[in-house]
Amino acid sequence: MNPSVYSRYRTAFVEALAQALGVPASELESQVKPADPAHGDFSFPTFPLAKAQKKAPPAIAASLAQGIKVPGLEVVAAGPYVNAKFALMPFTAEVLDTVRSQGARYGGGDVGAGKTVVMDYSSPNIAKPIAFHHIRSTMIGHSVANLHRALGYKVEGINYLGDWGKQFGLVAVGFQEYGDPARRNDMAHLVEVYIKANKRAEAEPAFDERARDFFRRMEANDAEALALWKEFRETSLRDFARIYARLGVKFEHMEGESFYQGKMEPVIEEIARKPGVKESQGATIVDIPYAENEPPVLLKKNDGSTLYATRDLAAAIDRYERFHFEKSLYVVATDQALHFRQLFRVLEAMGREWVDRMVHVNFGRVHGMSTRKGNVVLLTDVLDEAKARVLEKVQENIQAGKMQTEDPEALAEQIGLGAIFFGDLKNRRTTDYTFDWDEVLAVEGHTGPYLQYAHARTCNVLRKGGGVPASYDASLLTLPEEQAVLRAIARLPVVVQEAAEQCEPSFVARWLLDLAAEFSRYYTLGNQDRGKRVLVEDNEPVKAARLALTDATRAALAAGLSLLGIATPENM
RNA sequence: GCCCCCGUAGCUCAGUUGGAGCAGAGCGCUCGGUUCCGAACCGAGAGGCCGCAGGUUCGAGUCCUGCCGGGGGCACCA
Repeated sequence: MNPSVYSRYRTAFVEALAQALGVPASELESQVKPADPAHGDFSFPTFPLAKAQKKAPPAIAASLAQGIKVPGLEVVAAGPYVNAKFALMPFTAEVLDTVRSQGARYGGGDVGAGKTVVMDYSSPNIAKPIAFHHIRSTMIGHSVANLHRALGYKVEGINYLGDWGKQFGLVAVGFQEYGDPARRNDMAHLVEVYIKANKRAEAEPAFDERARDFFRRMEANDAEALALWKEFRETSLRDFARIYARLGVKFEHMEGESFYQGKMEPVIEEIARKPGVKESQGATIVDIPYAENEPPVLLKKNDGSTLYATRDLAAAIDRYERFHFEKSLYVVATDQALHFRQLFRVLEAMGREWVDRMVHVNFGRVHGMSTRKGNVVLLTDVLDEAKARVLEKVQENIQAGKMQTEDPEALAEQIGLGAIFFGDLKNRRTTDYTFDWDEVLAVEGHTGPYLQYAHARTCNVLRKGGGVPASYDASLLTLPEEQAVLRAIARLPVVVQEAAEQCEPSFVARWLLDLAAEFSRYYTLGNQDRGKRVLVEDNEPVKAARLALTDATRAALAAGLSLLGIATPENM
């Protein structure tokens, strides 16, 4: 795939500057910045050259600008800066052609072709409810996976279920105490049991010991314990499947921690030969001598059973051997930063040089919720509430004759989920937030529905305008507002690449807001001035060009929303 | 005690390879825009010494140091 229109011009400008200055282009690559729109599209500050050339920056800029000619760019000096601006043509035609030919794939690329990225995301614990905060790992992971796929990577998404460990012992012994055998396949009941058992274990060491003992039996292949585990696990998975279907999230692999049962000994034996591994208070630990001020890593408890660090170690090695990944991403809350630092250090100590391909894609907490205290807000409840609130508005609009839909419920679901997904992805992933119903369910202002609405508007205009004519003259798109929309569209490929590199869906979210805002501004011009409408009367050539711009906006919005996992209804 | 993160408008947040978008957006508040491409929209206004104090630099919200304030993590949970 060719580089994007935007980056092609940028590269041409950088190379022209480099040639004029007689330096390698790589030296200037980071110096060329986006410009103030009033001045152009790219800017090059000449301050750093002042000392060497012993000239004032404005003088340098003036002489430099004179010697630079790049087809399709207008290069001018403005004070100490050399600015470059897209000429109306061929830029306008190139952007529209590119979007038109790539359609839903617009924004993607091929830098990941032939490469595999392994992703560990969502990863809920079985026999625990899917609470609202689980949306974070699930949707950030889903979006980061989409971003990588768009760039040609093969993504191996793994839902690393928490299906092994002491917490399962808690459910099991809790069920012996509080469980109703008739409801053994009822997820809600298992959750109640878990909450009770967890509370009791905190207050009563003997009860906690029973839970630990149950888990030890599981690791010892006790048939009875494993049968119960398997049954409860199936119940959880059935429950999870429903919610993933609703979220539109799929995984290449549903393999949990239990997958590594019986596969840890070789790893433990290998690392046992490394320095720092020893017995301490009955447990097996690795006390890495090269990690400063950090606690040792526990590989085995004093009763011989394993811990999650042991399983993560085995999993990391297994995943490399299976997939030979270019990157291995762990979309896990920032609380576990120490765990991953330790995990990576142990792998490094074991001589796995590929450890530098592993990244903890951390994210901030959702405050105001706690599984242990039992006052958890369930994800399905939030989704239901969002849908219910949106449905009212949908019904209103239908009655007012503003829109039509065959299935108001399905539409409300798409919009409600759009609001929630966007709310979770719009900010930098490391930002914490506090759960608040009104904030999570907000649908006005720059929210998910705002973007969906902008998209629906483009669809509506195209419908009324009869679609994009086979040919049009792009040079007729001379309004500043039209050019602003076009420039926003042109940036998507750059944004996608950056978002994938940094595992930041928020970059795409912010870009969507920019594009939707530019389009909305442009669209609203038509309220006052009929001559500025897309469907302008008595001027077929201009109308054709504007329909092409509207269609490109539609495609770009749809591409961006899809990357975030947000639906794109054509009517709302 | 040790380690990590954060402090930008009343609220929630962008601004993270230092460069004229670095002072912004949404919400809330005041005002205005629809007989006509759908107002889940658009425009205008009020509102911030970018936690504080130093430093580096031609240039700092952005980098460094200290202080203050908030959050998270730290051996048999994950």
